[in-house]
Amino acid sequence: MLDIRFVRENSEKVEQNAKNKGYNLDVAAILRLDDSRRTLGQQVDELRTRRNTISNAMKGGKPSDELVEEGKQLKIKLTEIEDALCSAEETFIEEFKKLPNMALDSVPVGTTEDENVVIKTVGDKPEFDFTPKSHWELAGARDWIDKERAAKIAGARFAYLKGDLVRLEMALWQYGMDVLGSEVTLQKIIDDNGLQGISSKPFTPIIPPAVARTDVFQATGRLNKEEQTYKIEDEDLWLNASAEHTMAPMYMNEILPQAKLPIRMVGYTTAFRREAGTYGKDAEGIFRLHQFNKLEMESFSTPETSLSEHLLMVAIQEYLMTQLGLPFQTLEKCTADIGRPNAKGVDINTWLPSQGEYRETHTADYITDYQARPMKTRVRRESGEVEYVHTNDATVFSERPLVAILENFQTADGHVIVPAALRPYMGNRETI
RNA sequence: GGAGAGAUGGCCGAGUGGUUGAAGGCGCACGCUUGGAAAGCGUGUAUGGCAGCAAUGUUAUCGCAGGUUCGAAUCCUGUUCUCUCCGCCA
Repeated sequence: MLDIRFVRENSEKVEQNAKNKGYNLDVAAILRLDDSRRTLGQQVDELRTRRNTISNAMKGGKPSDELVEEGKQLKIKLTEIEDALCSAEETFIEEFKKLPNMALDSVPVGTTEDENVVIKTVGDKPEFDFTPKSHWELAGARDWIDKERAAKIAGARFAYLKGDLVRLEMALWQYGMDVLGSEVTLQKIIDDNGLQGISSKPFTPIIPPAVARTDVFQATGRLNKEEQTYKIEDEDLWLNASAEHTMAPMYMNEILPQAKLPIRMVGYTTAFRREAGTYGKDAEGIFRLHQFNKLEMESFSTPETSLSEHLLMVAIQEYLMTQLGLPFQTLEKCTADIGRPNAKGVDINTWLPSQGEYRETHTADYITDYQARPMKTRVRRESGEVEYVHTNDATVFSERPLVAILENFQTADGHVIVPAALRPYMGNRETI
């Protein structure tokens, strides 16, 4: 959610920003809803003041008939206006929540993801002296992926991962946790990326719940019943589609002391996505499944450090991919692609030989206070003032980098060279 | 899953219908006292909305939602969570 006061004072900017993100919203209409709810609120306050006055006047016992009678009349009127206020509030919030977060001025304006801007290209695309296989051909030959039997059990877009592919995946989690848990490595990443001054506090490993209640999920702004989120029948619970969804609301309704910030977490969870509307797309292999595992960064910070926090997350992603030796591009996402809660967003796309293009493997979200406001996660500054924290999240690894490793590091005989960074977690094997 | 008990401010804890946003204590902040400290004393110490430049005023909040009442932290209903016992179980 935006700050209503900001919207009142910047209605044109807000409307233009929404337009840039692809939303057609009538901000003036939303402000009229705001006005009517405020007017009703003031009326309710006045009636309640009178009610309290009457109530206090009768405190000593022996209630007078006249006052009781006035109280009765007051109650009828109050109920009526309170009901009106309640529905005005509901209508307002529903519309108000549609307003997307303000994009930073530096975010390129665009209407589709094709207008995302490549800001960095790292690593060389592999050259093969044989015909490279797609990851599903390769994995099929090695019996690493079984989607046929998974379909029998759970339907399309599920998979059994098997054998060394599972080992490789586990290595990825271990490696990611080790990097994010090392203050020395973080300091090096900070120094190498000109982020000096930012904290080198390590990320705390987290295994969060994989489900969240409706109201919690809504507060994070991530509940998307139409396309993405699975509901658990007979329960007020939804399956998370990322560890972020259950880490972000961790400090809901809390005021954190400034000294605790930044709070950095690296969460591991299985993610579930309905992927409605993507039928036919990426149907082969494990690039797009209903269920996959993921390691995710999340941080809570003060407003003045949150942008550095975001840049650190991107730098960490680039470090990890560079260490693995995968060719990738870093993209500054345009207004159409960053999403409603974001003020800025970065994707990392990794080269997939089978597709002949860079495909999204990572994303990093800079959300400012847009998520913290509905979650009521605040910070008490050293000065004593209370304000909303800023939240950031970013992918460490999903299963997609496995796809990239398989395709980029395959050998002519159908094996895969294990990236040196992962070998310590693979019994020092050089190939699988 | 069954039975019982409970949920009050940063913490402990009083409060079963009427100046209770909430006693008392702890903690914290400032001041006094002191050579300095401790102790002692005094003052202050929640969050959101609305109005206001501000001081401030007003309103809401005693797990959450609804109800009864002129008036609810207090009564009723539902719900969530915690604890104890039983059952089951990785």
